[in-house]
Amino acid sequence: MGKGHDSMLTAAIAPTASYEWMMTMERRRRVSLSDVARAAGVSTSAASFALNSRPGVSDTVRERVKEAAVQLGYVPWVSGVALRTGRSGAVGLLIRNLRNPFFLDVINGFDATCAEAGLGVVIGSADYTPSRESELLSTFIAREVDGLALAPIGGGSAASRWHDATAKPIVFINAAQHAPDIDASRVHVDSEGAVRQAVKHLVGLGHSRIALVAAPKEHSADNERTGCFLALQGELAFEARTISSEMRHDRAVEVLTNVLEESSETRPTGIITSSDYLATAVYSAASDVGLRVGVDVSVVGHDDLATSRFLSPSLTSIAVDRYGLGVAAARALIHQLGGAGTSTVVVPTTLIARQSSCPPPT
Amino acid sequence: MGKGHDSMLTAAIAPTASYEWMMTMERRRRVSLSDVARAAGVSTSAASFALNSRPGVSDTVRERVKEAAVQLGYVPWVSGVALRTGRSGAVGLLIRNLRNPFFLDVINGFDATCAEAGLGVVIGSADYTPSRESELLSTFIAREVDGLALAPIGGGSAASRWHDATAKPIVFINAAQHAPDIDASRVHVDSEGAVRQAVKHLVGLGHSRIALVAAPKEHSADNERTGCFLALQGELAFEARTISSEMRHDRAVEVLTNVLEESSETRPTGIITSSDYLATAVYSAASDVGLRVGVDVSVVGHDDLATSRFLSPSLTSIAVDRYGLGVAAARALIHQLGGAGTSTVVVPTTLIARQSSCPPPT
DNA sequence: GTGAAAGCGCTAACAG
DNA sequence: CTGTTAGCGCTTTCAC
Repeated sequence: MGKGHDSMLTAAIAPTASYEWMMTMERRRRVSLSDVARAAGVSTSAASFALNSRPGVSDTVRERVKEAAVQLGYVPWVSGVALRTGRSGAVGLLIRNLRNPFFLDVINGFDATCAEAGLGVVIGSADYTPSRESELLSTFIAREVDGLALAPIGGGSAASRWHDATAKPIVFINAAQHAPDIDASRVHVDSEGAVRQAVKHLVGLGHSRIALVAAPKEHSADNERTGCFLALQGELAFEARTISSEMRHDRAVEVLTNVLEESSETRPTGIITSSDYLATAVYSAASDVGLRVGVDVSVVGHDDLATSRFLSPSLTSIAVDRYGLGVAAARALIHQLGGAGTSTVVVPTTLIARQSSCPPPT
Repeated sequence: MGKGHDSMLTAAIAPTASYEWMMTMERRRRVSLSDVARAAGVSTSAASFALNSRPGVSDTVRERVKEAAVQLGYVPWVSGVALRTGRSGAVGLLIRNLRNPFFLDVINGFDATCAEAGLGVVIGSADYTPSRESELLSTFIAREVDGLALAPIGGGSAASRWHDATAKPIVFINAAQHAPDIDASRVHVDSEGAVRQAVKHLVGLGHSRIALVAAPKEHSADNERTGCFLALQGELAFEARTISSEMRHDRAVEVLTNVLEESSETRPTGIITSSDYLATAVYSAASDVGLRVGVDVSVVGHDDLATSRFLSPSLTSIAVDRYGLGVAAARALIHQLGGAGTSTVVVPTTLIARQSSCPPPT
């Protein structure tokens, strides 16, 4: 589809690939169910029943069919099944972005768990763009993925569109408050607990001006973090301030440089980020304005990436089982596919104190 | 399929999902091509031709059909197309493992490029296990992905099976010498150049006993690296040694600890790893045996991860455009899908000297 | 307990 | 230029 000038339009209609290649390509003969049936000397329907372990075929036939299937190396052709049943045996994983190493482990856990269950994984990155998220959603629907794991950006439109169009299972990753009207499983880091741990740690060290770096509201589900952070002022003695920044490293450095350039009376002495990845942006910004992390300014990251303990200074961070998060998301989806209801999993966090956090300069 | 005792067998036959869920699930009515055709008042074939920008329909009809499609929010149902044409509009990405952050950027570039072309991405991690690789390959074939990007492990069996079964495009990622008999695109880091740069750097600093950490032969395509490394002895004055280690961080630390425990007369003074990720294993091992990286032992990593310059000591590393690698792989695949022949892209590397490499102790 | 047949959504050959 | 039709591989009634 879409050659030349009208490609934009057709893209809007059909966000599928637009090659006209290989029209001529020999199409390899594939081993079909009827081949298996013929080899076993039974009808296709009998073969189908046999392989799907359904009642209605004798044990001898069942045996013979299975043998033939193995012999021929038969693998059920997904498009046939999907067309007939509406099930593709794959699930979609729609992630906010693919730049933060955080998601690598999530993907890994998700993928491994799905693989174990025989489920394929179709992946997509919204890249923090709502339109991209929406587009990907369309392709996931069109591919008839059986379930969706969504780390959403923006409002709940993607989730409700998915729900309306498919009525299939969905699990939210790290979006506890997202689209509350939708019956979804929810798997997320205990971000409130994490913020509490970070603030307590810094207040315990003596800090009184603490800043939280958060993504702009429309880009993430950082609202809980921010809300909890501000609420903590009622409980602990410190002055809270939020720094709104895009998640891109270079942009974050700019914003943070501006903050750290303020006079030592107003600038925060402790900074809490939502990722270790962003924490290194504080390192860069501090270095740019001549401040020393772990001396002049304290930093608490989030994720405890493998390399964080080797940073200079080593980074105080909130550790979270990212792989486990991916596993939990996959499990929630698989349970729903098995007919169970939705569930919620909150993954706990642990603060790992290192050299980037210290008492504030006096 | 597969309930209870026979699930193993059916799994072998059909590595597809085995839920019997939602048999009862209402199947949402979907907007089909015939709906569009009806709305536009033409036949389905006319609608198909119109949307696929093929000759054989009048412009007015074409216009009317497209309008109707947009109106109804029509998205072509992939399984229908795939069943009919053998093309799914998706490509498979089969990666060695999902633990090394290296691949995150590769995935990112790959995904973004495919997305631009309207291609879906099905992902899978072989997790360094040949059987897993083979299994995933089966599901990719069964899903009729239109092309395969493969970072292979072990022999070329996966590649040749893909080729035999599908005759569809394939691109090798970081496996220059892999399966030379297969007509594949090849996209890879200039690993020989990288090894050369690393060795030259260390020799230039005065090192004479240099070790290269490489994966066991059957797990990776590190052969070129090793070969080139050993060959360099003819050209530069140094003693080469290879350390074979699994890629898992904890296992690597063990192996490296053993090496660094050797006496200062025999142990290498410079160590070259195949990833920054593994380089931190040297940091750990050195710390375990009381040696200082950047003083007692020099380390050169590979990948220049975002956090590497913040490591303590900052890590000398070979920078490589990982995102670009993913883009190149996707492009090679897309070109082949467009009917072009196979191609080879070698991604160059740059050595970034930092504090982890220094003159050897005297 | 078994087989024949319909039809999921789509495209491509063919007839009008 | 347009419409009818067959059939991709599979599951699932429905008759036997």
